[in-house]
Amino acid sequence: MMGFKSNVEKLVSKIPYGRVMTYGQIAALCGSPLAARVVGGIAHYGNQDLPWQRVINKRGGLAAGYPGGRAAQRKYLLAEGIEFDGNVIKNIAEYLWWPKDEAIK
DNA sequence: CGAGTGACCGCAA
DNA sequence: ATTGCGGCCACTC
Repeated sequence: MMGFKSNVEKLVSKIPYGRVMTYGQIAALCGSPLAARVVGGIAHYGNQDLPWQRVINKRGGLAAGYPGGRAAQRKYLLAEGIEFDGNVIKNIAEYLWWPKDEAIK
């Protein structure tokens, strides 16, 4: 069964160390550009073993409902070498990851 | 099974 | 700059 959820989880599992992706970007790659919100839902209800700390919102901000709060998520990303300006990633374009076509399938 | 909700995004006042 | 609302899919109650 390959639903939207399966696509999202597969994609998130492939985000490399030290890189990030946005909810909207993930949704678009999975075939529903308007379903960024759904990605958040999957993050909440789905497989918790995935690197959800590398999934952020488009402004470079952190996820509101991350377990332990924004501070916890920021700590993980800092540990991966990502720099912050408060709760916002400094230069998002520098860390944003775009998967190759093979990774999407 | 129907209705409500959500770790978002983009546009309109 | 801030507020409100529609849109998508999966999950809960």
